[in-house]
Amino acid sequence: MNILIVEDERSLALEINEFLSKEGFTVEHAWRKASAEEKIFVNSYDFILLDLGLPDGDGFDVLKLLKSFKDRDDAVIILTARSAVDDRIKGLDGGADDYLPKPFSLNELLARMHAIIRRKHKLENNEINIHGFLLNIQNRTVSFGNERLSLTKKEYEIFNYLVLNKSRVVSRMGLTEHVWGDILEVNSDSNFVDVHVKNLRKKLACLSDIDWFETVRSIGYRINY
Amino acid sequence: MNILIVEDERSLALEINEFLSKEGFTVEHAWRKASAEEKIFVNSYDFILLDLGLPDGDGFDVLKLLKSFKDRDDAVIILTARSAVDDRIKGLDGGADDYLPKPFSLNELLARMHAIIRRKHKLENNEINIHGFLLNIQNRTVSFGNERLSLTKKEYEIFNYLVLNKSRVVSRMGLTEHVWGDILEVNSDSNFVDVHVKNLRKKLACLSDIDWFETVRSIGYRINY
DNA sequence: GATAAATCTTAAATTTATCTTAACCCTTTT
DNA sequence: AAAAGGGTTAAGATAAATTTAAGATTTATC
Repeated sequence: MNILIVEDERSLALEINEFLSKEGFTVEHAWRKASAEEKIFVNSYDFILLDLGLPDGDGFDVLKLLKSFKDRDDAVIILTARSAVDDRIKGLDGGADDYLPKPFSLNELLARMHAIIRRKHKLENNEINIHGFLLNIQNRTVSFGNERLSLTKKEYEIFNYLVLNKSRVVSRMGLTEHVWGDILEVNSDSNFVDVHVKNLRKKLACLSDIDWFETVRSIGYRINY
Repeated sequence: MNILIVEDERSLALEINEFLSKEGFTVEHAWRKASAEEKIFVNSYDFILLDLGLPDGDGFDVLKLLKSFKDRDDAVIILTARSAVDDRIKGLDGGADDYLPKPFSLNELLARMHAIIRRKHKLENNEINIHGFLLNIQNRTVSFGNERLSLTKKEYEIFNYLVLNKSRVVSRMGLTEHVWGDILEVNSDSNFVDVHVKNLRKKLACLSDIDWFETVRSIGYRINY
């Protein structure tokens, strides 16, 4: 999952970055409104953590810009020091998914993010059961019966993305964007997606003989329900 | 579906090309106004992605040229540096179907393209229901009840094109142009269309005993409603 | 902070799927 | 009956996916 942190206070931004990276997210920064808008133009994100008080303008503009796009569902969490209740209403009215007043605990942030993921994918709890495999989006684990699969970061991200998009074809590009973040910075001539899928298949095959990933030739992969 | 990218900035053009190719489109380039006009004379496209600032002239001229033809419905998406609001109005007035300010996200582009397809064919969502077959233009799948057909790229493109033109006769030429793109680069003496239609018929016959493609002698094929 | 371990990326080799060609057959038209 | 168009088939060519292994990078451990 890839995150954009829009926050001018560097120490806070770096702290969030470090924390979320360790939780397995792919993180990008924007320190100013202008660069945030540029990034939003070029990429889409699973989460945008948006500070309202930016040096070169109001964070709401960034939210407005995002909402002016159709077919985008980047989740927005507003971070603000302003205690004003008005901001909260304004933010949520403006289409933000949640609102987190500073200072906040990083675990609180994480919990809210998971809540949003659950809401978006209509999950009752943090687990997805598919073919007897339990995917826990909070612990980032996959288990089958008593066995627990140990997946690497990339493997988990790929599996997770395919599961959340089950019965839809996921293109290599879409996968890349989701798992690696900024698409411009990866060499997409390479076949890293294929290699990871191959390794995943091997691991999953140990526990069950279902073939998980249907390859959709010349497009990508799909998990069938 | 075949796309013409009219864009002088090579790195951007190649990036779009790579992305759309991987999504299953057939892509051609024109780097200059002159070559764009030449290509438009010779071929028609499902989409023309048109940059306005070309080295040898104004992109609007290309749009005007296109609109001077009758019976053409190439969709045009204008790509331009974002500040020019006037361009947008001018572009949409000039008959463009959408307007995408640079920089943009490739997924946003894709979403807009799907939106245009839906609009053109008056689809409520990404699915077309025909004789109980569901054609999903986003996932590029065909399903019937619980069964899912796995079609190859060419088979899908052919089926898709015939479905979108149902109850109209589609010539081999038209099909070739749509599915293979640049018509000059394929050997049209060959019978590849017939072969693919034959294979499609066979696959579709497994699920239902309707004969899908009426053969219109010396012209091409037609799907009857 | 150095070393070891794990993971990620690259690239080439192999395998598999798909596409095209071309020959032959059957049907319709003149 | 001849000619033209379309259908069918299978084999060779091409394109794409899988597999492998080695080198690069990151992360963990002492």
